Amino acid sequence: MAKTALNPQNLESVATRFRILGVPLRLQILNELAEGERTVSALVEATGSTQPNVSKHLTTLLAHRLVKREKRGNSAYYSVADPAVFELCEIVCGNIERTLEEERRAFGG
Amino acid sequence: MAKTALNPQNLESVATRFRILGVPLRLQILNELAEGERTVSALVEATGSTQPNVSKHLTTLLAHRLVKREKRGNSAYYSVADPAVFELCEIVCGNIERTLEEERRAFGG
DNA sequence: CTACTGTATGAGCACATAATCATATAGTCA
DNA sequence: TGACTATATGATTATGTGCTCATACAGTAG
Repeated sequence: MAKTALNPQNLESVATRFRILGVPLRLQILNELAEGERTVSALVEATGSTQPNVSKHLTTLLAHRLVKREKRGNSAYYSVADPAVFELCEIVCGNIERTLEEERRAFGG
Repeated sequence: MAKTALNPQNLESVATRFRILGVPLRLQILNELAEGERTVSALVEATGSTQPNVSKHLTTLLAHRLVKREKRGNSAYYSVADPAVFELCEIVCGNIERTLEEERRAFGG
């Protein structure tokens, strides 16, 4: 399963997914959406970024199906499409933790 | 746990990890290393890329502790440092699968 | 209609980086 | 020593993209 997970056809798709997640602001947006659906303006305030910037990242996330959009009234409500992204983040965090731990051991911290 | 996984200090580190994995050739290299340790030349042949290019990506992967290096004789043997990366790939693949499935449903494929 | 709010989008800039080429370094063997 | 193999690295180019600004579009209220 793991061996065939990265066949050539998937390589590009998988890499693209990772690249989408490789932008701090996008992670911040997803992290905020983890609490529930949010409007663009709410995300602008939460992240401290600009409206066009947040909107563009949301467009990217939407295009790659990482979030869903629902227009109600004058606002656009975004929410996480597949909660599996948070598993990814947790694994990466654990990964980083182990790396730091290793460094502490190596340098006798 | 998941909520605090992406605190500001971690945001950049996590994003960086994802960015490292966001390059097809690097995924290809890691996928090859999943079978066991490999020399640079072996990876060059397996991936079809050039020696300097593979070497540089290995340097990047090494700098971020995703692989380990061991010099023996004239060669450098690389291996995966943290197998957790393959969990990531599997989750992403599952993610993509679900997305495709959804599209099939949506378009009545 | 106008005025206002919320969101999306096109143009331009700035920066990061993947790929290539040439070359340097390191190890082995004669 | 010199010749050969294996790997790493510096310079350069090319491309992608995150950010900002201005502006367009959409919805609501008066």
